Amino acid sequence: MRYSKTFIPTVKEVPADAEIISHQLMIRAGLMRKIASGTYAYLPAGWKSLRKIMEIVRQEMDVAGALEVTVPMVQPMELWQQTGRDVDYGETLGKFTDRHGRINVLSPTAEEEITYLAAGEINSYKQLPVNFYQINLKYRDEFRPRFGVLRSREFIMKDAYSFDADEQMLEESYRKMYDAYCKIFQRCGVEYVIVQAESGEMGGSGSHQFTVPCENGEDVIVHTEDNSRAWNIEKAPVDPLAKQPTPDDVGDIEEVHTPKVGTIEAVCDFLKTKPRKMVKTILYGSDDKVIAVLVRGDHDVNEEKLTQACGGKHIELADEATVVKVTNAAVGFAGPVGLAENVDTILVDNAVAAMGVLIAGANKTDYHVKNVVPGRDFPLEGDKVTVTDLRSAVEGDTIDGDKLLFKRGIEVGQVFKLGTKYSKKLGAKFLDAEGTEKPCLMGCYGIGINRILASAIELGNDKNGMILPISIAPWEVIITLAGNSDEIIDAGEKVYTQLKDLGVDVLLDDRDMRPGVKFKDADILGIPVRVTIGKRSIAEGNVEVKLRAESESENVKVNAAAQKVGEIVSTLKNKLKCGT
RNA sequence: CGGGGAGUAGCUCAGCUUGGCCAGAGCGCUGCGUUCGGGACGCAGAGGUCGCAAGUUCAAAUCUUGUCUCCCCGACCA
Repeated sequence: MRYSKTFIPTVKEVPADAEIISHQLMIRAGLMRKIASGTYAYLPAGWKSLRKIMEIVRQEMDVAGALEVTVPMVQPMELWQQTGRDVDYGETLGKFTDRHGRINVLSPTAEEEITYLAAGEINSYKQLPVNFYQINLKYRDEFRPRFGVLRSREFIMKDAYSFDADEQMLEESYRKMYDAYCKIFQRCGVEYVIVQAESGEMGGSGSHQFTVPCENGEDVIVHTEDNSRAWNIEKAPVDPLAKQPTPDDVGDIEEVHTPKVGTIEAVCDFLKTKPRKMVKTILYGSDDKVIAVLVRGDHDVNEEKLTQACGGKHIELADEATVVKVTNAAVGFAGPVGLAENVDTILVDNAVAAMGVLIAGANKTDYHVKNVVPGRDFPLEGDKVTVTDLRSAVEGDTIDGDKLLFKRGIEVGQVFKLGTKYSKKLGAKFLDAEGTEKPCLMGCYGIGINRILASAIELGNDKNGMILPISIAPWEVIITLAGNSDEIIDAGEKVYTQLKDLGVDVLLDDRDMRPGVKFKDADILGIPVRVTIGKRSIAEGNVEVKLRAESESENVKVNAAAQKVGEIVSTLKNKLKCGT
């Protein structure tokens, strides 16, 4: 490709609305432009990069035996109603009504659609296992799109769906995708960690997340010091804390007047205490049952763990009326003392049970109680009471005695074992060898294509721009003509043609521009190898070869340049185990 | 959805407090010339109903109200 014939509008100014480096550079390097909040148009260089990523994904999916299909991105609402996910997704589901009054959904994912499709086609165990995938646009009406491409409303996703006859087969399908994902991220040149994840609204029994560690990530990864185990924050288990002794001189519970101080911070301020000395009582509802959850004042309820503790049932915060009814007090003054009579279940976090004495809401507006002793003043056992792990991990926590560490990351892929959630609801069944009808066991596997590019940029950049892995850079090599003499142009054309013949993806900067501009553009685009041809070296019959990631260049004879660059490209690719 | 901020030229922004002499700068763009190894320089140009709508006023980018959009923090979320 000749630079003069393509369209790469680089800009010097940092766009006003781009906050993080990947977003800024994707705009500045002319990869994309914003159309509206959370939607972006990709320009030639950006799209070329995305295509390379998609091709890697496609190759590895094919190798893993997945079959590429494509299903409509406009889906009938009925499918979502059948699985109940219209409710679970809520406002995030993009919808429109067509001229006949039918409600259509803009695909945020395609479990329903693919399962529906499979339900009509799969009849026999002889057809299993099978795994369908597609790579296309997805739409989610996010509350708050941000960080450029990292949380956008429209994005490109590779989504795969496996159908298996039994657990063992599912395990194998899952393993194949898991392994393929490792290869994909390796080939794309992004570092990643695999964390155990909760399956959230996808439903199902097991999940791993592929996360690129970087500061601007939205996800929090929790891992042990030796990195042998990692979880996302929703899943990370914590050891119970050591039981604190109850002071001998603790008196009976005592009401304290705390007018209009309903929040933990306000109460601490008022009573001159610390959140870790308090307990938060939070009421949840599930199927008309009221569940009280107790966590320490400085901890947060982990809704994933809570959902697990409730047997996987859908739970949500109780509304104000329920809180008032159950506690006989305004919101902000709920407490565990005497609460058991008014709620269906009390879930106590391990850390609360370990407290020696605590302060809590009094179930009386404008009052708190102190000198509350767990086990004495409210039950830690009984029919309604369960003590378990309900909170999110924090600094200082351990698991099995190992210290937990935290880092941020970008989720680029996730694999789930779905089980029969979708196949049962949508009728994806088959007859086994004995003639028994069974629902397919399913798995689903997603990769955020745009996020791979953004995270590669987050990981690879300097003050001059992007430093991209060769596998996903828009071009592998750029030839910069620093001058316009015939000698320079002829050498450039020669090396350009030879490189193309070698199968190298090369960009020839043939623009009538000053060299400085060309160098800046080559750098910001992050093209891994640059060949500079100018009067400085051409006089001796040399061109200069320089890696984007390094500062020194090497002189190579014009006649040997293509060969040499071809070798460098192969070496760089081999480092990513791309093969050639 | 709560809190905060911003909408003026293609981009980044100044002007607004104190209404008028106020449609501005830099970058980018067009033409000519000089340049040509790290975003050159000179000259000459093009380009904006100041987000939109009402209102106040002799007079509104500037004041008032409404509205839309965008960004940040939080909540929420594969």
